[in-house]
Amino acid sequence: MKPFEKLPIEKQARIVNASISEFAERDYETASMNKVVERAGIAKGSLFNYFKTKSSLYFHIYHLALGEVKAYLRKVRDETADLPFDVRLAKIVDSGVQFITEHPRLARIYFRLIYSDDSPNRKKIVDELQSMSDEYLGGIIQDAMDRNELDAQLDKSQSVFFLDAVLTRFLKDYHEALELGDQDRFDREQWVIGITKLFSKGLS
Amino acid sequence: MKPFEKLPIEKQARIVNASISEFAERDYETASMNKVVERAGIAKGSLFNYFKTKSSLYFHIYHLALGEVKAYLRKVRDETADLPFDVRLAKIVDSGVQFITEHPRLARIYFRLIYSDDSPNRKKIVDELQSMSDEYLGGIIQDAMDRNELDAQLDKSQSVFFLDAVLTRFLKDYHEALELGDQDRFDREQWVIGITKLFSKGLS
DNA sequence: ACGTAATTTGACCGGGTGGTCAAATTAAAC
DNA sequence: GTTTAATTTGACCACCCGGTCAAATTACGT
Repeated sequence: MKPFEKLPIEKQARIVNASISEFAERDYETASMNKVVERAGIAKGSLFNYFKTKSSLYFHIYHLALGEVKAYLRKVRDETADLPFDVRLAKIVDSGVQFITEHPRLARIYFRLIYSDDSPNRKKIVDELQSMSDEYLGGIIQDAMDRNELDAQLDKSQSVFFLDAVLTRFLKDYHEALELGDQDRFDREQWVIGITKLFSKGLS
Repeated sequence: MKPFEKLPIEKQARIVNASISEFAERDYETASMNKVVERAGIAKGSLFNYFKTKSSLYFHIYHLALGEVKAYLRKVRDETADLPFDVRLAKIVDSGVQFITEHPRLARIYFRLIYSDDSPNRKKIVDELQSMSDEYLGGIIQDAMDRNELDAQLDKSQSVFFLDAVLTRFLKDYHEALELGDQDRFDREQWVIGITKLFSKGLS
């Protein structure tokens, strides 16, 4: 049993919480183990006893974040399995907005990972996320094609790309606005309508 | 006259080149003035004589990059002013690909600036880039609406957002593939067709 | 050729980094 | 209660950072 897991839950939580804050506020290289220790109220030696290196602590936090994201995605996919494409799309956007609202720090870590390049093992992780997204959005597009809601001749991987590009960018901007307390400029409904319309009918 | 401008062009070029490489390879916080000095083959004191601070050197480089980007964008806009929407879109993509191919390091600095948050004055710069993009893509969409190539009832700012999201994401992925020597997996023509089709007809 | 001003240099500064480890503290075993 | 094992601690290490500045070098006016 790893030393960290033997700790009382309350202490584990304090450390995880401190780490999330630190990795959310600064990028990987700039995030400081000294500051984590300070935030968590433990000694430096202890932290390095629980996690041998900075990058192993980062992975612990990253996997927590990824687990949360996956849970959200799975939930919305399963709950909407029988609904039409546009409704599913809307629910996915809603789910993303909800995740960001409830876990802004995890969202920050997630976006940082995707968009920056200083996280350790970045390429491996991004590939992993990419194939996750391919499978997830690909499945939803396939469902829609099977139901003749989308053109059966579609280039599926390209469609996934477009969907991913628009959804991710929307959520990133929403998240950024949230951090500035400016999220009111996003009329959620208006955006959901716009996004579904773009993918169903284009701009013409 | 600023000291840096008095330098022989060759020396200026060496310093600029070293700085571009350093800021392309590492993000702002991690980029090292010591390494710039080393790459450029000058003494540390000299560099700080030319640029009082790290951030002022960064701005010098950033403005160079931005100037190049703007020149490319202006060129393609003016050259395609009379062409239909889909052709313009294709040319813009081409131009972006060309820029990335010819200036991969500047492209890296540009993407880093957009997607990371440790550059000094990041918010101001991103706002500036945002309104540049709004004006640029907004103009192109407006032209297309005036010619009845796009729906006159379109929410323009939303359409700009979608266009920007897809184009930027495509170019970012292309750039990343280029750095891995993997750009052959992008069939440029296939992507240009896919993108224009998405925006003209959607996925159905 | 000389004196002065401008430029260049790199040792040096305070501060922060990830990581270590002997010593102190706490928990467990008997 | 005593001994042993596990955990916690923070001073300490080597290294790197952005930035400074007195001294050395170069350039220039006369």
